[in-house]
Amino acid sequence: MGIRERRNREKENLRREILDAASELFAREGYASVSMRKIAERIEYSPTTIYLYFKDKNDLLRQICEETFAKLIRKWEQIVRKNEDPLTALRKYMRAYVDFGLKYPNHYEVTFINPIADHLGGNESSYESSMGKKAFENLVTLVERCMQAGQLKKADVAQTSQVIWALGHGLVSLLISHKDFPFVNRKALIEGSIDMIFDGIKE
Amino acid sequence: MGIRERRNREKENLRREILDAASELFAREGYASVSMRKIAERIEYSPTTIYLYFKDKNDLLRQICEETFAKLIRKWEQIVRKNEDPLTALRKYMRAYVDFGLKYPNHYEVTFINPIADHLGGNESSYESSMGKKAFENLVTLVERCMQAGQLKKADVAQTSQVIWALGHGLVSLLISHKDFPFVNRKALIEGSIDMIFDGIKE
Amino acid sequence: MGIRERRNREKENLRREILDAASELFAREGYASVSMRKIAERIEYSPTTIYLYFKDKNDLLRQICEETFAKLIRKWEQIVRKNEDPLTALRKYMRAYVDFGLKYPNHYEVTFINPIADHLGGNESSYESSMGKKAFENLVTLVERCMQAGQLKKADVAQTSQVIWALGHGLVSLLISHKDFPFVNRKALIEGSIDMIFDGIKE
Amino acid sequence: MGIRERRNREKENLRREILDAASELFAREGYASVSMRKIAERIEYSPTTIYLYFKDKNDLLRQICEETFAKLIRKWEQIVRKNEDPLTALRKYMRAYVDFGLKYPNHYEVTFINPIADHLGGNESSYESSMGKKAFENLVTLVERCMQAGQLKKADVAQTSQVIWALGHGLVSLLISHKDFPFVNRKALIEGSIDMIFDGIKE
DNA sequence: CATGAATGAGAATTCATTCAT
DNA sequence: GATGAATGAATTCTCATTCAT
Repeated sequence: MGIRERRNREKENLRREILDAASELFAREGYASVSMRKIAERIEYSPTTIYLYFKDKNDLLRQICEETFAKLIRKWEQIVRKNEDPLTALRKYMRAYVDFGLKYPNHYEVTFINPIADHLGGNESSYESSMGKKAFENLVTLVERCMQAGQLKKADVAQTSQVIWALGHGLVSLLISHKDFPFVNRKALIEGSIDMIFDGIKE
Repeated sequence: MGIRERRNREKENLRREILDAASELFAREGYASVSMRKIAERIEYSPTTIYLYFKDKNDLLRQICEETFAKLIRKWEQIVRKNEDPLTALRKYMRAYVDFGLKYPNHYEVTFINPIADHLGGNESSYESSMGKKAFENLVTLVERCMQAGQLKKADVAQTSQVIWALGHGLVSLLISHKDFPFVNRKALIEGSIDMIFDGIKE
Repeated sequence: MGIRERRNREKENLRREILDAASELFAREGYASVSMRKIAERIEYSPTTIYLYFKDKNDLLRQICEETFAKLIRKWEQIVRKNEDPLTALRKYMRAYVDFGLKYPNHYEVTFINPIADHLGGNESSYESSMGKKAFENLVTLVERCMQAGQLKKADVAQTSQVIWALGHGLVSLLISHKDFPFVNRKALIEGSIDMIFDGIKE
Repeated sequence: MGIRERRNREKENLRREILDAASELFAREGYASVSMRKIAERIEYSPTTIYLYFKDKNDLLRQICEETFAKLIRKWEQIVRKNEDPLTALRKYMRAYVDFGLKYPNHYEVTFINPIADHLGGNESSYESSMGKKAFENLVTLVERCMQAGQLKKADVAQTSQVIWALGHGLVSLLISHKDFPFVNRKALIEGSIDMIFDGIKE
């Protein structure tokens, strides 16, 4: 068993290396600009080897997206489990979303900024309608609870959720994509944004 | 074939046609997926012709980005010129930004979502810090005026401006990139977002 | 006009070169074993150039087959036009078929011996149901006339036609494919075969 | 996957399975289209395993061809042994040849239609002149006996034999290669052909 | 001003084959 | 005896670009 286990571990390691290399390259240069050759060069294996781990280039992309959503969902579920107060949970939700994007910028970019639904092979369950939607539904549920608890203004649940998402997404994607822009202190910006969406900016 | 059936419409401004076609293709399919051939087919000229107007593919891209910023700046300048009340102007600013992004999604994508500085050849990567910054400075100035007029809560000007930008950018980029997501009514979402950033979502 | 004509001639010449090289290689090594590169090397052009003349590899094959049938049909039509007596025409028909196959062995092999219907792109009018069938129908018509004239034994027209075709095809394909087999004198074999199918071999 | 669900049926004769799978694939898709991988998948073993039984792809092919000839020769020898009357035997010979081709179309194709001597590596191209010739010599001998018995018209023995072979080969190869052609009833066509070559088609 | 012809480089992918186990 | 991992070479085809006209 020892031998088989080691092999499995090695196999999984290489899979990881490929996924990481691919997501970084996809994020940095765009899906189309990245060739299997480039990925192979980066991991210092032959291009052929990649095909032992992934069906094709799309498969790589698909698995990156799935990973991303899975990670995010896991994070969110922890928060909900721990927090009794919906409003507190919602704040943490936003923070977690932004932190997540900043921690895994490549995954975020590939999955949220450049979804390229086309490339994901339409018929086989668009990621948007499976994991992605599931993730968003978590948010909607939480917003709903806040409203029912009288902690958020009564309004269209979906709309409020989408505004929250928009702000979170805006923060992450600006911070990721415009690296040379002179943003104010990152932490302050994020916390300030959360405060503002909750309390408004108007005097 | 398209080349022979070429339209008789006046082609006084072939450069324009090329820019428009390229801009749309760049944004829709990503930098790498777009070929000079495709651009040529779309405008119904030979690929060679493009090289009479643009040095190469990167040159095309650069000019597209510059145009985009110029358009947005012009729009914003109009608003400032017309509105006496800073807060009203700020609302219009946001609306204008979002409308601009939705009206020219291709330009927006190329310029704001995938700022392809990489592709522009290292030394000329300053477009981000010239035109882009200039555009943002307009916003900062306006936010400052609002604060001085006591219409916005006292806070870091840059930070507040960046939060506003983040929300605007989040809206545009989500609406543009996630076409199959079930967003609520677009107008309502935009107006609601502006209201919320001004007044907060908390009860 | 002189210039354009020359160009057209040159263009047509290269097309011919490609078709000839391709049909020879297809015949000798089989469709699948022949790469665009090999064809290109043989004509001493770059592989890319081939794509200026033919949509893809299948297009090459398709055009070779079409040429083949067209040539054969033209030959047969001449015979029918010239010969009053159906039976004489039928003999000449057979001879013409065999001569044709031996004169253009590559075309014959690609079209008749290894039709690879799959590669011809099923939906776009299988060659078998268009030109090919048309060619065979010519034969059927002639056989029918012979029977009506009492020159052939009464029998199923289609069946008799197919037997004739089978013999002709057998001769051509053996002679083409088994080059090192010690066949008797070619002319004698062909004439003898025609005599035998008409008169029988039995004492 | 197939590898793991491997059948429990006895694999005493893996070599046989490989030969059969290869023979079928070679013929159905052509030499070049067939990959060791495909063969391996079909027999549900790993590609590597094949190399334990055969030196390489060509070796596989060579053995397939040899087997085919051996089968046909065995069949013919049975016929000769059983039939006293040469003419009767000859008819059976033809029928046997055609039946053989139709029963093993894959083998027939590889061996008779596309004698891939090329692929066999120049110096060993003698298979055509060894097994093949031997098979044909059987036919010649029988034709000779028929003539000596006064059952066939006096004529060049080789030539008559070759005409017979041509018809047989034409039938088999047309029926095999042109699957979508509207042939008349197969049995009728074959019997009719044999009748016609013996009795002639002319009134 | 515009183009047709041509090409070298590179894309995704598949193949036969080897090697260590 | 059988296999999983890995690869170099080859496949079709597309692309940006140049050159002569």
